Order: sequence, then structure tokens, then C-alpha cells
Amino acid sequence: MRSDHPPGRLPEPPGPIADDGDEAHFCRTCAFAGACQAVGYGKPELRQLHCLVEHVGPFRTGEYVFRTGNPFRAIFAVRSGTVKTSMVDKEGREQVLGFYLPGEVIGLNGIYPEHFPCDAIALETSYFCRFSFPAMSALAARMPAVQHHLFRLLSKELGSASLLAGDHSADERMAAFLADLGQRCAARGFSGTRFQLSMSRGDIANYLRLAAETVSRVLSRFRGQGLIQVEGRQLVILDPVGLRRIGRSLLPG
Amino acid sequence: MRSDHPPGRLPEPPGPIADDGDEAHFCRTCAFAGACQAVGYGKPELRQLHCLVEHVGPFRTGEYVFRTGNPFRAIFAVRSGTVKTSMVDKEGREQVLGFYLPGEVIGLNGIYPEHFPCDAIALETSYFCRFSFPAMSALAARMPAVQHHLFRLLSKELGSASLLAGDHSADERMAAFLADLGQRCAARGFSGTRFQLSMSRGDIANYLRLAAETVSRVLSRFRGQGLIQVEGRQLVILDPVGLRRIGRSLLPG
DNA sequence: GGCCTGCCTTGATCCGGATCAAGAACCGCC
DNA sequence: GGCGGTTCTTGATCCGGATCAAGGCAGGCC
Repeated sequence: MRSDHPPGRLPEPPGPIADDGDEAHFCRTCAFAGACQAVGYGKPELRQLHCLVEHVGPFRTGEYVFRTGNPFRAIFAVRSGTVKTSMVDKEGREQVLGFYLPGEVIGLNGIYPEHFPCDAIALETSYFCRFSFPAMSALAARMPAVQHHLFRLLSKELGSASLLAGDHSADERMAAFLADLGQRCAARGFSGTRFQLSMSRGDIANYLRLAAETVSRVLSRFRGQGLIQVEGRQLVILDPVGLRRIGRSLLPG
Repeated sequence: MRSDHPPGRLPEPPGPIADDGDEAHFCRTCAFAGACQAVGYGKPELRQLHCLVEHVGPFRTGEYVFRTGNPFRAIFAVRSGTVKTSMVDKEGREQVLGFYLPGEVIGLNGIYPEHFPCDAIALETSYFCRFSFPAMSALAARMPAVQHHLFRLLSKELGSASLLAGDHSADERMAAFLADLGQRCAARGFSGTRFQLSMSRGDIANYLRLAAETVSRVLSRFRGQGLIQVEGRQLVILDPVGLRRIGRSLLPG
């Protein structure tokens, strides 16, 4: 949801995710921050968690982090940048499954099939923390906090997957999408009301199961209603409450 | 997908799930059979897995196994009968999330929120194995096979949740639904081509994000095409290959 | 028996969003 | 600079499935 190069279009300061933390504190908004805290900083166990992490990147826009069918060996936490995951069905139609921001984890759906069931594609230059899954499982067995954290991550993703399933109007979907994105940006320490859409209209449409033209029209309508301000991929949410109200049937809580 | 009372409408013999197995072999088509095998029958660890299971039921048609908001303490494996899980959104509209057959597990989506995010309702008289989740986690920490099995269950559910998300025609959805159901019945040792729909047309429609009338029409059309035979809730799949072809874009594999 | 209540089916109509089409804005590249 | 490709926007038309409406059928209850 942000460019990792100073683009001159984003009014925020570089942001807290710009770099990973030092050895002691790990990535500041790391996907495993919760687990680390539970373990307790400074404990030897934390060192073990750090040991199985590998920093990978950069992946440039359009590059694959992993591909459908690749053997599942690791999960990835976004360190900076944005990724989309998508499947290509038997008819060759793409199906966007999700967008992931810094601090979020991709690859969990590869555990069961033991191969990644989807592609993960960088939407802008992106960096990741790579967690070897066998190593992580082994560590989880010795550290209940890590195990529980993994269960939680899986379960959380399960919850968000069922949200998109409902039959909702284009307006509801779009509003919920924007409100959710804003909220997730805010949770990562960015502005929750002013951010970049790093994905194309086509990707948004595909994700929301709409046509790209519909996405365009709804955005225009929302702008006309004073809910948002859009200029290309730069977005400002003017009325978060209104947006949230429109999308409330899809939104958690 | 079957009645647990001899209904006289289902030509199959009582079926292998009619009762749980003995102490040593546990439920024959148990959701944790894989974990048990990995542990090795007869090992003391298996005894521990058995210890944390509690057999609950019967739940009569329409009764709740758990409700939205109930504190999450356990997961449930269906021993016999069928369940649907559903959420009620802020507008009061029901949203069916899934149907579960013997050997399948419900409640995993409660881990993260620590409360069940949905209702689980018996569609016919049903029995369950209740696994205390704290106890199960603790056991998982000591038994890698159990831990891995839990990860797999979660990840598998993640995969199936994303299937419904795509935009597919009513015919595709319906065909995929029937083919999937048949396959799951077969995997549990029942007939994969001749079974009871234990859910109403309304529930199917809701699950597939269609109107009940559409479900009715598609079933009639499929019958006309010689794909299936339907009489109330009794279903016979006449052309599994044809059905599978229609629904192939949604079906795994 | 008669009546009521769900559930299911079938027909008629309507509407939201897909699709088709055309043009605008914005690249990167030669 | 000019040019071709991609992305985005907006308008016109079309269609699949929702909605409205009516009737059939089975089970439960008085």
C-alpha cells in the first residue's frame, strides 16, 4: 500500500516499516511480533526464532515470490511492499485471492497440499522475511507461543476468506475493501486515510469479483458523494464512517 | 449426508460410520486418523490423544452445536450426521459457510478470535467428538504428528474457502457442489453417487450464493439433461464425469 | 377428515452488473 | 519529440439470476 522508494506522491514520512529492526527487536511490525513478545525479548528462544529467518528481496513489480506448484518449504512475511496472491483456474482465468501488506504473512495455504496452490506476485518492489516451515514447526513444538501464533494466523486467514464469499452489491464490496485496506494500513503504522493503491483496477475488480469498469464507476460515484478522493492510484478517504457504514455487512466486528 | 436412523429411503447398508471404533482403533473414519497412524497405534501417545476426546450428542435437527460468540474451547469432529455452519451479518441475513460430513472438523475458525465466529447447526441427528483445544495444543507440542495434522486441517480449510469466492455461473456452482459432496461421501465410505441431501434447497442456495428458485431450476435442468436423478432430498448422480466437467473451474485438482 | 405450515417447483418480470465500444490519460521507449 | 501499449474512465446495451407470484405437495396437528 505504499511505495518503498520515495515517490514524491505520498505525503507521509518514510514510515516505520522502511527497514527491519535490529537483532534484538526484530522487524518492528513483524508478523511474529506477538509471538516474540510472548516469548519475551532477550530470551534465548527469541534468538532461535531469529535464526530460522532469512531476509529475501528485492522482488521487483511483477516478479514472483513463489509460483503455483512450487514445493512448500517456507512461509513469507512481507517486510515492505505489497503482494497479491492469485490462482489460475483450468480455463486460464486469473483469480486474485488477496493483497498483503507489510507485516502480513503469505503461503499458509501451501501447508496442506505441500505445494503452493497459488502465485504470489509483487505489486511493487518488495522485501520479505522467509521462515523455513520445517524449522518453524520444530520450534513451535518447543515454544507454545510460536505454535499458538501459527494457529492464530491460520485461523485469522480462514475468517477473512469467508468474508468475500457473501453476495453483496458492488458498492458494499468496494466500500468494505477500502475501509479494510485503510484499517490495515493504520494497523501497520501508516496513514489509514491516505494511501496508494498499489494494485491495478483490474486486480481490485478481480479480487472483488466485479468487472474493472464497475470498480471505476463505483470509485467515481464514491468521489461524487464526497466519500473519497481518488487520483489514479492515490487515495484519500474523506468519510471513513460513511464508507464503513456502506460496507458494514462485510466488515468484521 | 445420511440419516443416522434407518430411514428406509437410503439403499446403502448402515455404513462404516454408524459407530465409533473401539478404544484401540478410535473412530474408524476419524478426522484425526491420519495423526493416529503417524503416532502409531498402540503407542502410549495414542492413549493421550484418546484421553482428551469427549463424545457428545445426540444433537437433534436444528440444534446448535455451538453459537456465535460462544468462547472457543474446543473443536468438533463430526462422528455421524451433518452440520451446517453459518454467520448472521449485521443486517440479519444468514450466510451459510459450509456443510460438514462425518470425519470432518468444525470450529477451527474460532481459534483466532477466541470465540466462535459462526453458528453450527445439526441438519439431522448428529454425534461429535469434542477435542479440548488447550489440551490438544499441549499435546501437539509434544507430538509433531498431531501438530502437523492440525496445521494441515487449517490449511485445507483455507483452500476450500477460496473456492467459493470466484464468480461462476449457477450451473458451475451447482455441479461443483454436487460433485464435491459425492466425492466427500465416497471418501467417508458411503456411496459417492447416491445419497441424501440433508440440507434444504434454501441452505444450498445460501451456501452457493444463489436464490432458492435458481437451485430448484438448475436441479430440474440437470435432471432433464440426464446428469442426475432427484426426488426431494434423495439424489443419484447418473453422470459424475459430466457433472465434474461442468464444475471443473471450481473443483480442486 | 380439514387445515395449516414449511418446503419445493415453475412461470413472469425486473435489475445490477457484465460486456461491448470508444476515447482519454499516462506511461516507457525509440 | 512522436509512438505504441497499457490502464483507466465513461457511455450503451445485454443477460443471468434475483425477485415477485402462484400453485403443488407432504407432514403435523386439531
